[in-house]
Amino acid sequence: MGRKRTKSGKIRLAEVAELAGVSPITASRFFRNPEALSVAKRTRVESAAKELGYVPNLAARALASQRTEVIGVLIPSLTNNVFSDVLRGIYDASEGSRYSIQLSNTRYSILQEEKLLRLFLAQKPAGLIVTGIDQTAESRAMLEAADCPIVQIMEIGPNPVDMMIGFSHYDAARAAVAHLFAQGRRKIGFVGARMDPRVQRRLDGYVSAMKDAGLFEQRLVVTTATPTSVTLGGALFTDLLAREPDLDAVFCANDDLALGVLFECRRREIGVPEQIAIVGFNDLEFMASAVPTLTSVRTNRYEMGKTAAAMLIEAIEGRRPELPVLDLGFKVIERQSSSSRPSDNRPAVSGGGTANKMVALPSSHD
Amino acid sequence: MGRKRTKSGKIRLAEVAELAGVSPITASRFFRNPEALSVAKRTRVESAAKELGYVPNLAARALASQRTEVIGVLIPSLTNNVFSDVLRGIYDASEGSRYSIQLSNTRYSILQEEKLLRLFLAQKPAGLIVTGIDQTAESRAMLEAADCPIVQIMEIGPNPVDMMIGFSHYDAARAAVAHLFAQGRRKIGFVGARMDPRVQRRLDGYVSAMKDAGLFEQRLVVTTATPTSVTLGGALFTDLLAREPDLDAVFCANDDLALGVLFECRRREIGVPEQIAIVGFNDLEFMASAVPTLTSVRTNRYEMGKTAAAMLIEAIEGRRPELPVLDLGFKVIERQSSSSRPSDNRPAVSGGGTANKMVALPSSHD
DNA sequence: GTCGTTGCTGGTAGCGCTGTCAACGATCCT
DNA sequence: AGGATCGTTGACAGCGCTACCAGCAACGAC
Repeated sequence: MGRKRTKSGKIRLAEVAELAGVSPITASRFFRNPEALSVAKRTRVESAAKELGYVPNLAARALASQRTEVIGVLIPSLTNNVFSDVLRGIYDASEGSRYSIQLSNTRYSILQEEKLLRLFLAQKPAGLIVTGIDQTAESRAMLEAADCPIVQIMEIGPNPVDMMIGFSHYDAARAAVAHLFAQGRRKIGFVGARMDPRVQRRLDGYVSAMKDAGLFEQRLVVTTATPTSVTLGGALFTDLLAREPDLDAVFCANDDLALGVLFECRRREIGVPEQIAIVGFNDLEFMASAVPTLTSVRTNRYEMGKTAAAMLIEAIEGRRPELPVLDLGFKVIERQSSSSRPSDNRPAVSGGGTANKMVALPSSHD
Repeated sequence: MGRKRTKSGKIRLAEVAELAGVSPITASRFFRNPEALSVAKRTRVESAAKELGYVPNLAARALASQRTEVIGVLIPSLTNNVFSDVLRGIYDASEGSRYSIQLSNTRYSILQEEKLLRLFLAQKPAGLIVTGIDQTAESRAMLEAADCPIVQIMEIGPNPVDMMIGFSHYDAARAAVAHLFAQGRRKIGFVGARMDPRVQRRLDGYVSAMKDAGLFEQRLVVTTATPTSVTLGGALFTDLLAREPDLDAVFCANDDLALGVLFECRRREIGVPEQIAIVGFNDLEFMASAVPTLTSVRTNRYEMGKTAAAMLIEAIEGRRPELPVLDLGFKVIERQSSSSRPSDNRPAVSGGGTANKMVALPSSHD
């Protein structure tokens, strides 16, 4: 435990500097801004660091520089497949950068989000990624006062706190319903679970499209606050069918529900799409291999996460993006479950259905 | 920018101490070990901290105390549902504790794992959770030299580095095959993807069970290094069927593959379970609502993550668990897809199938 | 040739907190 | 009653790094 000069075998910046024959501060600069060093010293420090196996002490760095290299990420759920894709994108983009990801789960509670936000902000993160646009007033104020870049993900809307990347759930839902109209469906039910703000906006989109066509009826909508699941999809569909036996299509707020509806149809020997068409949301992998293959609205989740983190890192380093709001769009992927030609076997994804479209919308949907 | 004594409005421990009328070190102790303070000072510091809205500076704390309050978690995949359940458990257990989770993705590469481990260890984490028991020799050495508690999760095996929590994939696979034997199946195929060490051990279990029954044939095994997916399940099953048209059952290394096999059967109009029985692995939520419902091997993923983190935190705080190795077991959940009585509609989970069992095994499976 | 400019380097002084150890009063024991 | 013990408190000295600013050489402009 001889701790006077050499310390307990630990390699500090001072050791690297000594070996390289420079001052500690110069060695420090090598890691912070190598361009500022002369080439000679740069290589000397570099090889000294490598030789000693130097690893910087992040705590000391954070303390001295008064900022951390942590990107805080607030998402509402770890279970939801949708977020695991987004997260993967975020982690991929952060890899190789100096920033590390600090993840927290709001459990779909904006109060919990506010609490976590306060916690995060106190640690002076380098940047923040938050989900959605529905924060408490308090959260909103904290975000606006934060002196770090912030990206809101998952959806776009007016008044971004800083940057924003996502798509319009409202428009996506309208497009899904329009697709069903194009297939000649009229009595289109809506099945939704959890009813977080984004699902709510999908419902809003559905309602508006139905109203536009003069086909909206309240009893066509079945929702619950319960977390989503395949089983729940079957249960909600059962309810829906009891209310409206003449149903000819179901728009599901996500793919798990859609799969549940498909299984329930099979259980009841209801023909899909002959009797009932099914459209899901997110286009998870299994949708393309279900029997029949399931139509869904594709969203670019991985790309969203990756781009969000990349934008954030750029902004942290002072290179703000030209466009603070990015609309990643969506695409209705028409498959057998909603085809008007039931026996149609053409490739699902690239099928040129009339409703296939990739839109790039303005930030708000009015 | 007046930074001489009061600093830029920041609340430091010194401010709290001053307001409370104690020395900074006493205030510090309040957060570290409140029991050591007299009740009077404790309440004084507490109210002072609350009044000022004091938030400790973690960087300073880490620097001064030479340790962090970070739990490092190394998992091989963020996409896999299995890990999202485990992660949820880990995050749930860490919530409310002083520890924060630092997650890294090894992408199923033990070299990447080694690299990340080195990175983590350099930051002196409070504890570490690593996936599986197959580390490089170098990683193993680092783990053993680490001066923090470590939990290996997902499976159990001999020679734990420190603590270990999981179950025997080998035994679980044997149980699944035994269940199929009990249903009168003989030509049982194996379908596996990714073939990480745990899937490999499931294969080993399958092979040994088949050999024990004198039924093993190499052509019954179809595997690929490709990441798993529902679609892949269908494709691998197609291969399997081409090699062995008389197949009467398929044991899938995971549930996604099983779902793919189910869809493929439907596509080919193969009766499940009349012609072919299907058994999956993990018992994801959708297995119970598929048509027919799908038999699977239930694993306690959420509990595994939660217990792992809880054990780790206990160990960090000096309370080592009585048993360093915890076997969470598994359970074959018999459902319609593997029933010998195809039209059987009894509840899937609690069905008293002969192969239903919850085992608690010794740490290794020899 | 002198002056200012630029580019690079180093010294000083903390960042906010906690480990160590000494000091203090109160309680306990003989 | 005196000393030992315990529980509680505070002073001091950094933890390893970087912000700030000064210094110095090399260079170009006049």
